Amino acid sequence: MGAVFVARDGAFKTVLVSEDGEEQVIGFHLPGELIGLDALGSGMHRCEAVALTTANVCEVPFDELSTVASQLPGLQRQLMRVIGQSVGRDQDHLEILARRQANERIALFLHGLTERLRTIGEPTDRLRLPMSREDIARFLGLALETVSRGFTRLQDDGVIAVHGRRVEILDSAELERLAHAGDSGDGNGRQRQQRA
Amino acid sequence: MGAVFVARDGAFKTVLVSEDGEEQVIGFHLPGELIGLDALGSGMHRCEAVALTTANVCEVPFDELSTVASQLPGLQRQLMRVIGQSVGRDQDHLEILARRQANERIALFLHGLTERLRTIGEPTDRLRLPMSREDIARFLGLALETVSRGFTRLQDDGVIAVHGRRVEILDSAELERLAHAGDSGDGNGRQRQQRA
DNA sequence: CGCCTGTTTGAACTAGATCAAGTGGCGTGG
DNA sequence: CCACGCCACTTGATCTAGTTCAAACAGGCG
Repeated sequence: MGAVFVARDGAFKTVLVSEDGEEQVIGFHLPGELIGLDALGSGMHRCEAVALTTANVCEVPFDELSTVASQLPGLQRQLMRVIGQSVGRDQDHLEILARRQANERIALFLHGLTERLRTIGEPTDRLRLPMSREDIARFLGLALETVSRGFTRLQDDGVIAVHGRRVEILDSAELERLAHAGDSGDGNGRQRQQRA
Repeated sequence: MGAVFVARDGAFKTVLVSEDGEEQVIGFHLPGELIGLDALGSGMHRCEAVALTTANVCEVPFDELSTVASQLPGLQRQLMRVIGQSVGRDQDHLEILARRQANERIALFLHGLTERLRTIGEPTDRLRLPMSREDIARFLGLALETVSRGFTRLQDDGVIAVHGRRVEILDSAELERLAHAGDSGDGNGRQRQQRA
C-alpha cells in the first residue's frame, strides 16, 4: 500500500523510469517538501524517490492519512494546500519544458532552488548542489553537456561561480532577470529568443 | 474564492498565460475530468480554462468540497483518486516534453486521446479534434508547423487519415507502437538516437 | 600514484523552429 | 447559387539551438 513521505533532512529526486530504462527526473525535494503524491490515485507509486544525500524522511501511510485528515479539518486543509503547491510546481515545470530556451531553463532552475533554500532558512549565496549534471539535465529536458555549458556561460557572465557541484551566486538579481526574460545577455535585456 | 469544475459535456483546455502573453496549454479535459486543481494551494487559480466547444460544467466551490469531503469518507477517497490521476497525467506530460521526439509526442497525443475517449464510451476510430493545431503545438511544446507535418507523416504512413480536424485512426496498433517506441518508420526499424 | 567517475570543452550534425508561400473549406454577401 | 475573402491548415526552404560524438580534465579514493 502507498504512503506519502515528508523530506526531513537531505535532498531527494523523484524519477519516472520508462520501459527502456531511461529515467526522467520529475522533481527534486528539499526538507519540508512532500514526496509520493502520485500514488494517491491508484495506491501504486508511478515514480520512485531516490535520496541524493544521506537523508531522513517521515513516512505517512495513506490509511492513517485519511483517517487523521477526516478527523482534523485543519490537517485536511493543510494537505490540500501542499497538494496544490505540488500541482503548481508541476505546471511551472511543464511550462519550462515546453517553451523555454536552454539557458533560461538553467537560470530558472538555479533561481528556483535558491528560492526554496531561502524558505527553509538555508544560505542562498553559496550552495552545494545535491544532484549531478545528468540529473539536472534530465529534469530540464536537456543534454548534460548543454547544462554544463549553461553553467559555464553564467560563470563567464559573472552571474555565478562554479566549482563542480559548489555554486556561488554572485548576482542574484541578474539570475532572476535571466530566469524571467529568457536570453542570456551580454548586457541589454529585452532580446527575445528569435533573432540570433 | 476557488472552486473545482467537473467537465460534463464538451471539451476544454487549461492554459497558463505568462507575462508576455504567450499561452502554454497545460491540459485538455474531456467529460468527467476535473479542472482547476491548481487552486487547491493558494485559493487562486494559476491557469484559466477555456471551452473548446459548446460545453457544460459542474462547479464545486472549495468550502463545500471540504465540508462535504470531511463528512463523507467515500467522497474524500474519491477526490484523492481523481487528484492522483491528475498528478499522473501531468507526470506523463512532463516525460513527453522532456524526452520524446516530435513524431513520438504526436503519436502519444493521439493515442492518449483515443484512450480517454474509450473510457467515456466515445467512438475511437473517427474523431473530430476539438482543439486547433496551435493548441496541440502549445500542449506538446512544438511549433504548429511541426504538428502539421507530424499529422501528414502519420497519414503518409497509413496510420491515420486527416481532414482538418477530422481524424480517422486506420491502424491503432501501429499508432500505439509509435507512441511507445518513438520514430515513425519507413518499414524497417531504423535505430533512433537512443544508445546509452 | 594511477584509475574511475563526473564534469568540462570542442567540433560536427540534425531535429525542429522560423520564415514564407500556397491551399482549401466555409461563411458572407452579392 | 456562385464569387470573395478569411482563417486554419499545409507545404517548402532555410537556419539555428541544442544534441551527439569524442576527447581532455579534475579530484577523490583504492
